[in-house]
Amino acid sequence: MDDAKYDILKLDNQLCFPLYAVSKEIVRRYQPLLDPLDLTYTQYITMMVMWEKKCVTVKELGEKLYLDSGTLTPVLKKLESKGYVTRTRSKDDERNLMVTLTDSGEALKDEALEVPLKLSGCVNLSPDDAKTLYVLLKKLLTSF
Amino acid sequence: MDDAKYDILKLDNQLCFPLYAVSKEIVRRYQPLLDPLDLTYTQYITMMVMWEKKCVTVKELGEKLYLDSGTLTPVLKKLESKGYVTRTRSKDDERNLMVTLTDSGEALKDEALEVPLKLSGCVNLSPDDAKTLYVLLKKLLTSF
DNA sequence: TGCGATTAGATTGTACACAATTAAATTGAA
DNA sequence: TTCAATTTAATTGTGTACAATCTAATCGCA
Repeated sequence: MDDAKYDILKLDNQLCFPLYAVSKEIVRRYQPLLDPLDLTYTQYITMMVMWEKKCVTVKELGEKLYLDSGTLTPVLKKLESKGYVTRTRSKDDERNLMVTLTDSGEALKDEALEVPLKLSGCVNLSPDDAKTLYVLLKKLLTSF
Repeated sequence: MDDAKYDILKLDNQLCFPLYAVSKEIVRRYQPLLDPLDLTYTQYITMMVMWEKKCVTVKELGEKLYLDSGTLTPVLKKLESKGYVTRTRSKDDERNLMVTLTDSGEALKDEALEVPLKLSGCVNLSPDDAKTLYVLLKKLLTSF
């Protein structure tokens, strides 16, 4: 009798743990690809939104990235110091901080093109499996 | 012509981003369940290994948790200060730090039993989908 | 109109996470 | 045997994450 009731506490029986471990591992694999762009992973996903939107508030960024101002403020100050974005208060509503892509930030987009291509080499999943994984994760994400 | 070549840089087309976002969100949902145990998520998964193994080296912990000593050393010192584990050098090989579960740490196991049960209420996936997700993540994890 | 409630972002404090380096113990081949 | 290479943790430095709190701006209703 080896107390099977504790089985639910085994690392191997958790769904969240592989999620957490895989996520960290992939972020870790992004880093060498991002080094030439002088970006961390968090800065990179922030730039992805900027490349699409050109100009957004911190609130909008937070909603897209699932990050709060406590995380974004230092990230955006860093991106500003690198010259990739500017931070200015909105004239309409001084509470809103407008984050705007600079020319230098826009130029980075071309260099970034090879990042997803190179990364896919690090993820050993068939296209079908990748698709299934993507759909399940999206389903979870939108359920929050 | 809207430069479809940049589509691979859209947040919505990334596999890694939902992985990263879902992982963070679930860890965030663990926290209120772990507060009564005075554990963070990282401390919790560390305790999961301890509950199974009773005594392990930092190296073994790192391999199971995909964490290095830079992360584990402070976590283990914290768990030691809470009285859940002890840290002693191995007699055989002084390089190895033996992390050992205390009675107090063992006692915590019973309190922890309800954590996975309560958490499953936060994850809106059918058993089939959860199983599929688990298998895919495990496949990825073992491919690293 | 005035003021309490709300909102957006910044700040503070705690806790990871990881690369790079350091230090001590052990190993192993000349 | 000895000492260079390896191994294990700890340390240092940077960068997130997030809860809680704070501040300033705006909103909305009595």
